[in-house]
Amino acid sequence: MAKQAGTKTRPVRGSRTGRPIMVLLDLLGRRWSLRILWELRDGPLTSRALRTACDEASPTVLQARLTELREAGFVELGEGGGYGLTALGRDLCETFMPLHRFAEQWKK
Amino acid sequence: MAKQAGTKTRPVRGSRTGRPIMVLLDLLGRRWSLRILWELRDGPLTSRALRTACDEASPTVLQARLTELREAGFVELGEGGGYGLTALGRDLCETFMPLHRFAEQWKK
DNA sequence: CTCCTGTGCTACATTTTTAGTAGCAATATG
DNA sequence: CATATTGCTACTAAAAATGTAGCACAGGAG
Repeated sequence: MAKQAGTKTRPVRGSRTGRPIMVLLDLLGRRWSLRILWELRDGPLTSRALRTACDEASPTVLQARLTELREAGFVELGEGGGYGLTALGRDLCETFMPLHRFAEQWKK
Repeated sequence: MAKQAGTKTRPVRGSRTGRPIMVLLDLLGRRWSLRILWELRDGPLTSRALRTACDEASPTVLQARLTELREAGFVELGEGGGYGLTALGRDLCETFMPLHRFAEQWKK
C-alpha cells in the first residue's frame, strides 16, 4: 500500500500535477473519505463507532483513510481515544455541507 | 458489476441505508467522479479531451464514471458529441466550488 | 470510393485497492 | 485473575482500476 519508506512517499495518485485542488479531489475521491468526514461532523467517534456508522466498512480501508486524513490535517486522534475533526477538518466539512440539502432534492 | 436486470438494479455500494446523502457520498467517493465534475465546470469536453484533463486516466473507469454520472443526471452527452454538465450537474458543481479556495490555503 | 481523422466506447491481462474475517498489544474495570 | 474496550494489523479473496490495444461509426479530403 502507501509505502512508508523514509519520509513519506506521496504518489499523489490521480494527479501528476500536484495542484492542491487535484490532490484534494483525489484524497476525497477515495472510498469512505467523504463518508468519514461526514460521520464525524457532529463530534468525535471511536474507531469502532465510526466503523458502525460507515455500514461496517472493512477496518483495513478505514484505517488507511483515517491515516491519510490525519496526515492531511483534517482528522485527529484525541488523547483518550476517539477520532474527531480538526479545525481545518471542520472547515472542510462546512464546505460540502450544502450537499445534504442537494441530495435530498436530488433523489427525485 | 452493476447488474442491469430490468429497471436498473442499484446495489448502492457503500450504503445499505439508501439515504440520498449516502448514495451521493458513495457516488462522488469513487475514483475520478469529483475530478470529472470539476473538469467539466467550464464547459463540455469530448471524451478524449476529458481523458487528457484527467491525467490520462484509463478510459475503462472514465466511461464507467460517465455512465454513472449520466444515470444520476449530473452529466449528459450532447448531440454531436461532448460531455457536459446538466443543470443539476452545474448545481452540484457549485456546491463544492468553495473547495478550490479551501485547497489553495490548505497546501501550507 | 478510399484514405484519414476524430468521436464514443469496449476487451483484456495486469496491477492495485477493497472486503471480510480474524486477531494483536495496550489499557482499564471488576 | 477475567473481561471488555481502545486503536490497529495480517491475511486471503473479491472487486475495481490501470494500461494498452482496438472496435464501429461519422465526417471530410483526395
